[in-house]
Amino acid sequence: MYEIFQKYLDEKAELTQAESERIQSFAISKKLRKRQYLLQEGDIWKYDAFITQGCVRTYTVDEKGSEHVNSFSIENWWTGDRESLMLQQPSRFNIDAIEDTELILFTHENFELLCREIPAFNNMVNAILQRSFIAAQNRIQASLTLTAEEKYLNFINKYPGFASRIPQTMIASYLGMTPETLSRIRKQTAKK
Amino acid sequence: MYEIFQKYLDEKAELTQAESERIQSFAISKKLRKRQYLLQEGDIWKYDAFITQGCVRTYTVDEKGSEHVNSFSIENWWTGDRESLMLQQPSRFNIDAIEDTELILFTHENFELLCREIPAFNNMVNAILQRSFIAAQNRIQASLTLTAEEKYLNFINKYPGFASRIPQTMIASYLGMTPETLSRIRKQTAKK
DNA sequence: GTAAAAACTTGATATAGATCAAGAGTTTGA
DNA sequence: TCAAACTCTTGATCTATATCAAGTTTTTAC
Repeated sequence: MYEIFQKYLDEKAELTQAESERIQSFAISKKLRKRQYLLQEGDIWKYDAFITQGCVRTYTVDEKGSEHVNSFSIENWWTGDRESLMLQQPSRFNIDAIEDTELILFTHENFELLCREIPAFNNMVNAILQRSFIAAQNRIQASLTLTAEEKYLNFINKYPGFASRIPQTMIASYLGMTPETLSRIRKQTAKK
Repeated sequence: MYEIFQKYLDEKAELTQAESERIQSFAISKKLRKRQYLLQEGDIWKYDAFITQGCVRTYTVDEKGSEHVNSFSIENWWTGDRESLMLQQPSRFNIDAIEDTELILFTHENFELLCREIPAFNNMVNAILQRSFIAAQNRIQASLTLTAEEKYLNFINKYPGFASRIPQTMIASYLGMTPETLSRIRKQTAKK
């Protein structure tokens, strides 16, 4: 399980043997069964979390009890609530497992220590953050400019493979539409 | 004009005199008249840009010719297209001045050099990126969960002062609604 | 293996917000 | 300083998507 993270590190950063071992020394393994929570609304998030296997979703629940999916994260991605982590305030989000999931956690103190100690690690982390920001910008742009159908086509184009492992209800929520609308769109586009 | 940026730096990072001077040595001043472009779609963005005075908007134009405002940036904020900068690809965005505007530019090579040379500067830049990412997440969340009226109230609450200096048409576009809808919302909420 | 729960589909109807249109204010620049 | 060009408002109508409802299929858990 740790090998998956090690492989990711080797691809993304040039690390010495000693640095790799230093990183591994702080890694905490965690397993989640399907539907199990990684974070619940109101808790303060304290980790940097990397997924080695499986899939989680980050979502909020509004006053009416409806869920709004903010993001999906699968193996080789990071997850967590950066706002709660950075400001040390109770999270507005829930994160739970869509499939049985395996993660590597670092407490944020340890993670920051690694960033300070290992420049290559720090650079990697910054590059990831840049890409996350760009992805968020693109999502905003899509939500402003695309129709429901275009949003769906854009999604399956950008994240092929997701559609088959994530329930449609959740994808609909992520795209900002109802499950019924997504169902109808899928029927239409299948025809073409 | 540079003093505004210097003050910003002093607040956000602990810099030695020498470091401050090093940063200043790379700064390029730029003025934009209202409606003048900082970046046009198709160009590759090559700077890190800080606004010392004024206001710019970042937007796309779709096939029908409609503009979609992605963001506003005012004095003491940064602007630019991070995707174009990072991937060195033609930008999908336009950036132009809503008011006469003054900026400090750094070519990205110089900016990266400063990040490498000055750890405190690098940390500041990362902190800004983190905050930008959190803001983007919050905007996505708002677009998924709020009604048109709630989006507007959320906007004026979060950015008081913006409403008075930015034309309503542009605010409507930023919020993902038509100017007519925003006009009606303003009329309604004024009553209450 | 099977009953209960969850996920998906389909149809009928409702609605928030878009579009179209036209008039009133406001800003801009020669 | 005044005409042209924006910007905002208001009304009438339209439409994409939501909501409600009921049936079917798939998954889950004992």
